[in-house]
Amino acid sequence: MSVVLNFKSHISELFSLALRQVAPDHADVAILIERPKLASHGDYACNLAMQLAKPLRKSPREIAQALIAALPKSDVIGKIEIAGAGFINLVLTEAAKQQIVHAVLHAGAGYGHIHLGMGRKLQVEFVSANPTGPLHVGHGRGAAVGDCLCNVLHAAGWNVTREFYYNDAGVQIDNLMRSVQLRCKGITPQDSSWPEDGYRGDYIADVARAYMDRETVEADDQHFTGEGDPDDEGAIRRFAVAYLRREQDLDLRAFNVEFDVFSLESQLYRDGHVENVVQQLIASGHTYEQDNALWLRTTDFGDDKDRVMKKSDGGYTYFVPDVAYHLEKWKRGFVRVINEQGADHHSTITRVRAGLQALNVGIPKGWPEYVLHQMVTVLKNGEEVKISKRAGSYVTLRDLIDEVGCDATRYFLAARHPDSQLIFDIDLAKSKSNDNPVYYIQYAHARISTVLEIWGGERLSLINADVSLLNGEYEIALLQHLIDYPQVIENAAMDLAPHHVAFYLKELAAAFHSYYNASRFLVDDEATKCARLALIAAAAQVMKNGLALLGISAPEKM
RNA sequence: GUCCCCGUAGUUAAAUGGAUAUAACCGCCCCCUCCUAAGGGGCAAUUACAGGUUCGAUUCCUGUCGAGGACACCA
Repeated sequence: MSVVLNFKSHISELFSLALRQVAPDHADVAILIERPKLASHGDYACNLAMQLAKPLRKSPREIAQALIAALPKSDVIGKIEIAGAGFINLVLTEAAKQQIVHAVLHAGAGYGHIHLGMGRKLQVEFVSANPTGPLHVGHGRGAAVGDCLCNVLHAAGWNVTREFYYNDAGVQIDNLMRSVQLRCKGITPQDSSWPEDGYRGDYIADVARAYMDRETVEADDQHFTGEGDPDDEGAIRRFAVAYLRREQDLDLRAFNVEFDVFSLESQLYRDGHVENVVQQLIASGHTYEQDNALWLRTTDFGDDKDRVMKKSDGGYTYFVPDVAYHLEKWKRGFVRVINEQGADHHSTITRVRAGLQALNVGIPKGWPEYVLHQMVTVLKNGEEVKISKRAGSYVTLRDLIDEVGCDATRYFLAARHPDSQLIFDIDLAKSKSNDNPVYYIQYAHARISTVLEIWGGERLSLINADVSLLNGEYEIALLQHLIDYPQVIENAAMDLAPHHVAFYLKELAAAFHSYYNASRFLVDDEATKCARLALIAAAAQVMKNGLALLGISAPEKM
């Protein structure tokens, strides 16, 4: 039997050939193969006949007959039926399903990797918090979603660059510098002279103390030694930025997130990219001067009003360096750029794209792409914990990781659709109970590890198992879940929705737990034992692969 | 007021335009002489409202209502 790794695309090809024969004039109709919800509708279903009914002016069932007759023979298909309004339902042979065990054990960590991206360059920019304080839960959601997305896109065959962009020179940084400087001079937020928009958190005092003690801080992308001079504003600014960048690096490391590239806004100015972009925009004819300011006519590109580029005080508004930054990304050769941000920044999308369009350098209209996550509220003891950076009342990402653990925190932040608002219930995430899907999934993996350990044989030898013995109800169900995995990667990559992986893993774990409860693996019959162990070893492999995409550990014991 | 996003069992959430909308939690009833009960098996319950497009709509379009967010020459 030929080995088929992706049944869906295999079947899709068969229908494509049949379509060309039955309706050559409509060969461009998109062929949709789906997994029916009901087992009685087979393993895969095709709705092609219904799509063709209108253009061909024939009944769907009649067309279905013709398509089935024209379908090339395939030894993976066991049964074909016409059902309902004109669905063509296909059932795979047991042998076709069983061979997935060999495929998974052969491919190992590589099982599920597909060639969607074909090695093309893609960048995901995420977190991108300014160095004005520790990371909070909102950044955590960005980190979890962004990092999982990167993992998924990598598995889908893209050459992924993880990037973190931050502003190290703007108004907020001045604010930070002033707050630290005041602390250096012994002034606290309780004093009446403390500025309204100053940062009030205790961590500002830590920065000030470290600066005065002439500490050296090393962040992933920079390091600096404190001067200890409370009047040297430049030194305070650089020290504070380096200090808080280091804090964020520690947060991210505790969260298992690493970046390939850090980009600084100040660098865009230093390299002249901002000035160049302004000149190019002026040359494009999409700008005008009014009220002592320079405006970009973003309404030419779908914005609801024009935006100021250069303020009357001579400074640029934030979106100008943003446009310059994205022009640089484009020049760096990224076929796709995906920005993962909080939904509160959604207004930047139109402006950045408008600026890039105005440059008229061949950048596609929908470039860059955006994944926006909605707000996170934190619940503890049934009460909402308010987040306010300036007031200093705060749930930091590190607090969460310390209290809940990295695995559960990542799971809860990444397992929901980014579009929906998220309530992070600390007590639920901490609970080691049925309510907690993280443990449910990890437990399945640990259970398999235990069985294989008791068996004591060499896992690789299971590749020789006689998988034709795997024909029980629970075994077939588990096989089907293993078959589905590459499709999950594809869907998650296409939708930019890593939560699909989390849901899939819950279902895979459920299929395993049911099997576990219904049967024994370490039976006397050698062939049966090996077949079953091969199946659960393959299941463990897929769990491990999927958990790795979420950045969650796959424990051997719990 | 304009823009973005959301509205699905009592609760928290799934569902590439497909067939009888899927899980978990809560509640009730069962299952450890067993490779981990952090498990399994059952019962009950859902698409905010009104139109439209479609052979077919939770999904797409329009409107209404409701929750959240964004609307600076802030980032």
